[in-house]
Amino acid sequence: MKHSKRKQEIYIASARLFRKKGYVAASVRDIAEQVGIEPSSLYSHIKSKEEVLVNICHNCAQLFADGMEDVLKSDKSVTEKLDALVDLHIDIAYHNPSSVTVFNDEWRHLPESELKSFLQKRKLYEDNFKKILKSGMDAGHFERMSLTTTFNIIINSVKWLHFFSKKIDNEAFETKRDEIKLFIRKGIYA
Amino acid sequence: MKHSKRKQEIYIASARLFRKKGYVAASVRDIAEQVGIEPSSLYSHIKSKEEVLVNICHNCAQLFADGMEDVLKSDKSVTEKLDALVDLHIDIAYHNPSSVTVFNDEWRHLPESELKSFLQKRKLYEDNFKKILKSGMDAGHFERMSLTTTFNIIINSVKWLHFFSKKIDNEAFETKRDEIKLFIRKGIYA
DNA sequence: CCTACCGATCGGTAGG
DNA sequence: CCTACCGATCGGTAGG
Repeated sequence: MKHSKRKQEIYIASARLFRKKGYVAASVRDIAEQVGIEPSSLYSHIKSKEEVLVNICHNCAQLFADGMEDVLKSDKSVTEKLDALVDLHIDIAYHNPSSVTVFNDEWRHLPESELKSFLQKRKLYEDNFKKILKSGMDAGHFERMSLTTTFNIIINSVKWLHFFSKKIDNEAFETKRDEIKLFIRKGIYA
Repeated sequence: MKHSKRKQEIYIASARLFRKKGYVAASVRDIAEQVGIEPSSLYSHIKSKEEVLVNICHNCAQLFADGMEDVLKSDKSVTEKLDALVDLHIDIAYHNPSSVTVFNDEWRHLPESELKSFLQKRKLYEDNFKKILKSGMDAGHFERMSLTTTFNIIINSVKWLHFFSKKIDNEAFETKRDEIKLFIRKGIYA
């Protein structure tokens, strides 16, 4: 079911439209038009517009959760772990520019029933990220400073890349990746 | 006219609601309820919901434009200029958390007639910022790297602060200011 | 500043 | 997957 071609098309078109116009302003009529069917026909594939938002946000959260799990399970050093997390953010932004924008900016329109578990997931990710930062500080590799500040600077240093992911080629993208990573390393290393 | 008490109340309530729910989801009925009048009474003070968005975005853009002008006119060194610009972003985020969020996230809902001049203003600001970065690189003070990357990292390193401006006291805020500025300096200085 | 109201658009359903 | 349609809500106006 989930992998029917139409359903995929609907999700891709929805993510793009949610990104472009915002969840509230993107109407089911917009989505249907993009897919090339009548608005009511959408409901053979989805239960509601809200359900689409929920799944986009959930899937994107899962990408981050899986990436974090890989990093935590690895035997990398703490500096390598930070590096891997920055790469994780960069890769997700590059390969899923639409869903990551929806994940970042439209989650507040999730229904209340989903909002709580969504925020819990975000919090878990943030806590794990901070643990890695703290162990790096404790080991003397990272400059000691507020974990909240450090965390927010790092993730926001990457949060503009998804605007460029369709405009630049792979080589230019890799240059940006290296520049971002160097900047963060210089900023955080003791 | 502009400074009538009611009009100010409407603008403050609108900025808060646009921030909290987004421009599209925040209805004129929501705004009226916050101000404590009937929805139709709003229109004695404003022409349209759109006009309110336009003015919020314009006023915030002006804060940045004025700050940039001060920096450009000053006889500061290039490192001091960068420092002053980071302070500018931090101060605006701290003192106008609602309007700066609207400015950042809701400008895409501006009417087409306003969108062009708005984007021109943003572009002008960005170009001036990059000029300062470039002169710092040319003088050997800053690490040479892509101006676009450097610009985006710097402004996004600050773009999370406005979420905290109502939660933390002045002392905690000044600590965060110093941490952010140190991080950016370390990242950019050659 | 209010009461009363309007046309447009919204997400979604019935029935085939 | 479509035609036909619905109740709710939207931004905004008329008139006082």
